[in-house]
Amino acid sequence: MKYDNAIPIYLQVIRVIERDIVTGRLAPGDKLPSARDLALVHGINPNTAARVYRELEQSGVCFTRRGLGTFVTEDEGRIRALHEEMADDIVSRFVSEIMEIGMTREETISLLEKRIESCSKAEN
Amino acid sequence: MKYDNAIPIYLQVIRVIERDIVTGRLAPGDKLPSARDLALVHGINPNTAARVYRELEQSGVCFTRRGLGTFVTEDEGRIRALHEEMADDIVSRFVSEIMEIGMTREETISLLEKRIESCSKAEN
Amino acid sequence: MKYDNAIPIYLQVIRVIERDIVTGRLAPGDKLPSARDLALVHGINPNTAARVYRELEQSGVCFTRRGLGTFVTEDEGRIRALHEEMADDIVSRFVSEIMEIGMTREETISLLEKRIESCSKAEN
Amino acid sequence: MKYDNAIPIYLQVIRVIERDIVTGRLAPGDKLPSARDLALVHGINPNTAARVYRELEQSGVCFTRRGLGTFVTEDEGRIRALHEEMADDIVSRFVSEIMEIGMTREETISLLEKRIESCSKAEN
DNA sequence: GTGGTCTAGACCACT
DNA sequence: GTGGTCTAGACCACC
Repeated sequence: MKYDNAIPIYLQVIRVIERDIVTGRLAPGDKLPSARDLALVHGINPNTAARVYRELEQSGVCFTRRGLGTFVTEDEGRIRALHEEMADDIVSRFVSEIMEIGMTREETISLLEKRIESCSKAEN
Repeated sequence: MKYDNAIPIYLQVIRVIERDIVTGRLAPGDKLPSARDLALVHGINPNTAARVYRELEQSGVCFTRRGLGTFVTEDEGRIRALHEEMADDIVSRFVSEIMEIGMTREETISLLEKRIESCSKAEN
Repeated sequence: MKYDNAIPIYLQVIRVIERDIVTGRLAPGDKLPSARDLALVHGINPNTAARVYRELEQSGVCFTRRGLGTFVTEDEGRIRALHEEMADDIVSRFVSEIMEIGMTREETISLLEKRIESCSKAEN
Repeated sequence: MKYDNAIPIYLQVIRVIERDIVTGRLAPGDKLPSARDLALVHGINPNTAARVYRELEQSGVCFTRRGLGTFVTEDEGRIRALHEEMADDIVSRFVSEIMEIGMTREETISLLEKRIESCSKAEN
């Protein structure tokens, strides 16, 4: 059994940015903060911030213009795909956890609908 | 940014045992391994193992007999309640994650049903 | 014959703190000494002191803020409930002891009132 | 803070015998088991059993005839006094505990009467 | 500084 | 053998 399950900071920051893109808080082509600002905002090391952008660029979610900065991709298909990847991840994790404790499909759906309803009400 | 996602070992072990109880791999009244054996099996310290059983007892999931060992509760209502707690936890985490990326209720249900179906097929 | 009447240190310390809360010497929201200080004051191991606070938190009598310390609960209902629990414990122990030596209800009440009176006078 | 509050075995056994005398389960003049039998019954050391009788004799509750055994005192006044001592002990401990947590006389009496009632019912 | 967690090893009572 | 308790000392994240 291992104790150190900590998720690396750079992955956490990547998720935050991807979430902002996927929900539209960041639009295609939007400029992202400089690596240095990103480091300040999240209280992380500038090297870590740079790594965040490097990985985001590698997966096609962002692109970089030397001397200008880093931007959200303008490829809306890529963004839709990203949305789908994230949804799939969440759903597949959920399904494996819920089946692990022996819930039937009907119980799961019913419980889920109750939950969504109460959340929706809480927002109003 | 928080860097404290590590889940304590004793909680991880508690979850494993609770899962085994909830799925019936451990029946009401079953004897659990001695604290020392639990420590060996999971490669943890006997003290940590003792803590696992102490917490499980405090939450009414197990009970203890000095000199005899630790056993799964015989209160089946408590086990049903445990099942419900675990399901609620999983579902609520799922809902908050899925809403965070802006999925509607319909999209979620549809994606979910597809996933469950493919999992069910995989089992057959 | 049992030779195990020893009350664990951590329970003794818990009682002292609970008594101070119930009598108002510790008010809701008051900060308790740090686990390390508690250990020094009572001449116990820091780990034992930590256990005291862990148990007090688990029973809802205290709450804990990482890096800040441990505090008396602000839920006055919980404190009233604690008072009641302690009173019930004392009374039930008393009743079983007094019935064990074959005292009638009237004898008990009469003896008790005499005693309370003399105590009250002693206080004035 | 000290951990070892264990009550010595010989005192525990003394209490048991005194209780039996005071409730009439042992009548004045009754023969008590031999020290050796007492040791067997309670699972204690014969020396400890001997000490029990030594102390009971010293306080006038029992008397010993060489070669015959140990007997309950025939002095009924001593037995009544013993009863009173035990009642006083229990009551005084109770009063100090109950005042320590700030209970008024009325609360105490009321709680007590409820308790005695429910105990009496339980016996019927 | 605070609490949270873990390891290592000891002694005890009870079965 | 079992669990229950305690000590001693370590490292970590958080404020």
